[in-house]
Amino acid sequence: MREVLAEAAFQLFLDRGFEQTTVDDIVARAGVGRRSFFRYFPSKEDAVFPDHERCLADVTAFLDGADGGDPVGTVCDAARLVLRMYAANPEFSVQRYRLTREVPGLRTYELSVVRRYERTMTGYLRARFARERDGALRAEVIAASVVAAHNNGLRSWLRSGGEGDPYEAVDHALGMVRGVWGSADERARPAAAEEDVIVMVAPKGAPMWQVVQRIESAFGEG
Amino acid sequence: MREVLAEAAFQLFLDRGFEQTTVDDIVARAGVGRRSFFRYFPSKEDAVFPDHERCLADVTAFLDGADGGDPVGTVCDAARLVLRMYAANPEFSVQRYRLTREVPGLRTYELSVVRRYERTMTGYLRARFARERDGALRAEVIAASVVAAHNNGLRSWLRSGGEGDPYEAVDHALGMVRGVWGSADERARPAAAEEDVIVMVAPKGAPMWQVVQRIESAFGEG
DNA sequence: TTGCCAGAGGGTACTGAGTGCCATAGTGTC
DNA sequence: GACACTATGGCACTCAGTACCCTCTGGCAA
Repeated sequence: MREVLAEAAFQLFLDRGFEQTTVDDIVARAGVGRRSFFRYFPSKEDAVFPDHERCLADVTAFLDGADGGDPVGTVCDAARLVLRMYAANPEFSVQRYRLTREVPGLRTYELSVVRRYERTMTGYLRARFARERDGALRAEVIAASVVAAHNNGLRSWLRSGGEGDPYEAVDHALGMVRGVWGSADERARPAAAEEDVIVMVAPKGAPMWQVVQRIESAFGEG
Repeated sequence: MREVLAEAAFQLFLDRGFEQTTVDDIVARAGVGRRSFFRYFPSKEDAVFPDHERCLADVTAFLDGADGGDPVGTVCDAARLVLRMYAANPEFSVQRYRLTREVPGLRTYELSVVRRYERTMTGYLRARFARERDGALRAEVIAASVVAAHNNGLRSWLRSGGEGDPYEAVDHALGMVRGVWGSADERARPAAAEEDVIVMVAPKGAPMWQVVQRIESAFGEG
């Protein structure tokens, strides 16, 4: 029933637009009563994002059961879980993206959905950083960065029409965040001794992000 | 008239709650016609954030007229502009914060407002990073980081009831973002020669953010 | 003065989202 | 057959938001 409603709603939204479609139109097309629509979707907007509720539960469960590895890497993996949902239905995701771009109400609604993912990640990171200086601040900034990076990669894939590998762009974007905020532990593949040191030389006027990139590649080379 | 309406609305929202207050209640209290309310506020939610429109214009103007200094520092200054608006009316800001916390609809609306600031910053940064590798990605991640840091500092001040200096917490939070993403140019006060080099030594397992902090302090000592 | 215009505000009626309440049909149990 | 329990439909209502038209006011020109 949820599926029937979501399908009917989405088709109508594509045909005549979101605002031009009333809930009565949707239930008429689905052949059900008006009251049933609101039983399955608390609002008209929800019918556009029928799978986020489950995905959010997945992300929450994933973070609840995560082990003690690099916190930033873990959150990036959680973001990949979201990407997986988009990648599971490329056509649908692309159409929804185009629809959402054009309807302010849907953009706002999507924002609130994304925010829930972000808050889940923030909660996880805050717990992991509980004992560290500025832990809560770092948790929020990192979660926001991960979400922004994920969305950047995701959108570039969606804009391309859902062709190719979505993980490529997203992993690249997340890699930048991990490089800046993640611990080095996970990145040095050949288990490096704790006492290894690295020496970096850079011109003093160099932008900090470039310095970080150099450090990252130095770490990577081992 | 805008002020009269906003004042009446806010008082009612505080008294009986946002959802329990109808637009008819507001216009009755303000002594004006119902139609007039929607002339000044496109939605009921807008009456809770009467000053953001102007503030957004300020931020946009500021970024449009910004000179060519450190882009991250410039965006942080833009964020301080937003903070200034909150700091101008501590009581109002604190009451609105508490109200917004409790009403999901207002939280969502606030998200969309914050997003507009973020997009303005992203646009500025994207232009500044246009010629650099991953410029658009960095622009989005940095803008998200700046907004997250600003909000972290702002909220801690609001939670404290608006006591003390709001800039303290926000500047500290923004400092973390500048430390990670900003160019070093602005930070090295005694104009450093371009050819100066800095050598950093750290255990290989050290978390990256700690490495960055060390670099930052090294830069700062000059 | 009269006629005209413009702009601010008020009033009315309408659409459509979302809710509460109750009725009804299907299903499994004792 | 009596009983619950759940899913669904139907009806009536509230209220945000919009379209349209009215009134009032002040100014300006002939």
